Amino acid sequence: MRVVIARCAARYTGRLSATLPLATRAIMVKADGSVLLHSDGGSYKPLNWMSPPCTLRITDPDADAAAGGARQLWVVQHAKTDDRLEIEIHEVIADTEHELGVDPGLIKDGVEAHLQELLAEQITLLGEGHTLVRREYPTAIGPVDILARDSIGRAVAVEVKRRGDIDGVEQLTRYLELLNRDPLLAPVQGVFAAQEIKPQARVLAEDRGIRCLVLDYESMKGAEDLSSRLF
Amino acid sequence: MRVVIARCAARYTGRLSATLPLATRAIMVKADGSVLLHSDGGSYKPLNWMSPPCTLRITDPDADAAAGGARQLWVVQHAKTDDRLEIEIHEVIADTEHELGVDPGLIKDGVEAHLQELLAEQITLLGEGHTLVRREYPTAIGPVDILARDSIGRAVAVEVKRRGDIDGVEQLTRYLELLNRDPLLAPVQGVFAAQEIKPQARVLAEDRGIRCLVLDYESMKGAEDLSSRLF
DNA sequence: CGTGCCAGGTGCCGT
DNA sequence: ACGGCACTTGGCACG
Repeated sequence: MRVVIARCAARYTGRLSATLPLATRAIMVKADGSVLLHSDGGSYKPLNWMSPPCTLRITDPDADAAAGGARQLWVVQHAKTDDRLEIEIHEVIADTEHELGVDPGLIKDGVEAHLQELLAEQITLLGEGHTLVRREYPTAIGPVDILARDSIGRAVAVEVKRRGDIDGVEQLTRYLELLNRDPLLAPVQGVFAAQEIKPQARVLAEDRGIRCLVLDYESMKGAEDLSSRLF
Repeated sequence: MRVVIARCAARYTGRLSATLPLATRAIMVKADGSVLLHSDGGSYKPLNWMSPPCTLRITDPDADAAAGGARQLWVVQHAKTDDRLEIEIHEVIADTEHELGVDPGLIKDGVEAHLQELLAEQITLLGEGHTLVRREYPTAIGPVDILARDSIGRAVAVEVKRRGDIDGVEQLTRYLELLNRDPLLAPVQGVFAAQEIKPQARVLAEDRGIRCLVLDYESMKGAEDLSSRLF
């Protein structure tokens, strides 16, 4: 990985066009050729960047750019699209390179998959007497997170989300439409289950007869710990 | 901005939990206290990070960590939430700091806002005799990009996208449903306008009686330049 | 300040 | 390769 601190200007063309006036920034060049142009604030997102696969070519600036103070021109060209990032280097303040090696990668915990797993285990959170049919129940347009039956055997389709947004309600609506075409399942009740349900999503869901269920991840995790301690 | 190359391990807790085994990585500490932990590949997204506002506190590792080889413990704590990033530094390979100053920021061109603006100006692209009612026409569930009237006064709701995907069709469908409840507007015709419309989105749109309109950004921009030259 | 929507989204996993 | 979908999504603009 190469890190260059430089006064530079940049221009990106591709899916959109963007220009970056002259200023001091950090340029990170990764082993795969990808380039990140960071300012000293904002978020983790660079001001400009080029994702792999791409190649970096360093040349002399043309006469105009040189007259404007440019010392180098970096052209980062994407290998498959016509996305291109051009960086005009006016002054190099620091330039270091280090071998990092392959990263073992991140291990995550607590995402939607876990929430779905917990709800499947604690299926009666849907209501007294509910039983699990299966997780990831397949339909023509993709799997429903959870299919269950209520206490008197009626089908219940559940969409699990960490954050319950309008998109999720649309998704569940599409599944319900398909599931309701199956005479062995219809009529299928919909449940929109999330740690947090946005008001507009709730309105839309209830307008469509979909029940909303707010999940408490911590207490569900506690219940799991408790039940595992019983064995 | 401080850039440290170090052999390190990390742990994030907050919205989820994630751990990162020991490896050599680049750590970027920005002026606002935010921290980015980059590997030598992937995209612009760091392996772990902490967004501002947050504070970095550097301490000695506890006895266990020290026995495991840790030399420093970096704790990055978010100011408002309980998000926290802990980095165990085992070996510092490089450590540099530079003053970058405030960045003048990025100038973008060609995003959806501009496309919407151009279409509002060139509203007859919807068809002969169309007139603009307003951009960002408000509804209970959010603003419709463009509301117009056709040559004989019928309402037309337009959803503008750079890339026309199924989501956009769903969005427009929701708006149409609401707008059609307004007797002053109904019946409202839907137009899905995008630089590129995915086949599946086109099928869905046309199935719902929504007209698809492919926009040529370059030619629309050219028309704008021409009209501005007339003044 | 919450709420919805766009993003050069990126990444992961399925057909 | 394309499509669907989650993401510590982040970021912005508007009520």
